[in-house]
Amino acid sequence: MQIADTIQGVEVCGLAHFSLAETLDCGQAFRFSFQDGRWQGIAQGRQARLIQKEDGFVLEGCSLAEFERQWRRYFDLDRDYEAIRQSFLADPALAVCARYAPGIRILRQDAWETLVSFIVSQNNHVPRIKGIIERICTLFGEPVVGGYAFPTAQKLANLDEPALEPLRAGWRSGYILDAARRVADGRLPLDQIACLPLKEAREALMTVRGVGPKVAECVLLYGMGRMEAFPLDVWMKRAMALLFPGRTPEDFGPYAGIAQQYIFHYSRMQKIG
DNA sequence: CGCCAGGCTTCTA
DNA sequence: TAGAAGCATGGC
Repeated sequence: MQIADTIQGVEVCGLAHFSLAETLDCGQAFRFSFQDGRWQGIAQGRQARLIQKEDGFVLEGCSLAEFERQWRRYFDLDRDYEAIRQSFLADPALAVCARYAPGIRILRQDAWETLVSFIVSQNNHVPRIKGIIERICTLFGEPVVGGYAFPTAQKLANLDEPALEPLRAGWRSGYILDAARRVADGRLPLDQIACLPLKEAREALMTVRGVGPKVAECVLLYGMGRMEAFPLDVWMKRAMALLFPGRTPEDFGPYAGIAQQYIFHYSRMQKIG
């Protein structure tokens, strides 16, 4: 991987496979969109404008310092995805999925934002999930260049259900408030939970109302960098039954979560089941 | 215009 | 302890 500080911004190249489209639109993040030839979105209070290149991407208008401070970790650039992907090719069924969208990466998103996002995701369509999350930001987040940051837990913890009514989030509003209050008052220390053994971390997250096994697993994988986490939603359950009968998440090893993302994306695009 | 959505809680046997 | 209903809302 090479990193260059250019007039345009920071250019990252030399990546074996890296796809903004596959990474930003594979169901792990909800605040990025593609318009005018570039991906843009806001993460950790900063706007990113990204252009796909042959073997990497450009972060437009980004300084090297900001890249190092934030985006290098966000895009998980120091992990050797190609080596991990190659190891998946030994399994014929997994190879099909890993070859389908080889440019997928797991983003290392903010744990709090991920928690709320996947609470919102339950029994919901992606377009509506995106809409609710955007309303959370525009109504309660701080304005930043290019839009609004995701609001802090403290900010939401001071609200009540009537105040959340404009979100049109349905019964999930109560769940969001419970999560916010637990994070704000220290009952749910996300940065500490991120370091716990997987089982204990799951149990801690599931103390939040509306957080079950699936949402907890998504927070661990997308918001806590726990690559061994393996979310099982309806698509994954169908795919597992069909493509990997008898296999358990543990069978996929320490990077099971990355395998999961290949399988999930493949099964959604192919509409398995 | 119904159907159903990257589920979870609650209720029932 | 397993299985199903109910849940608020709105894309499609």
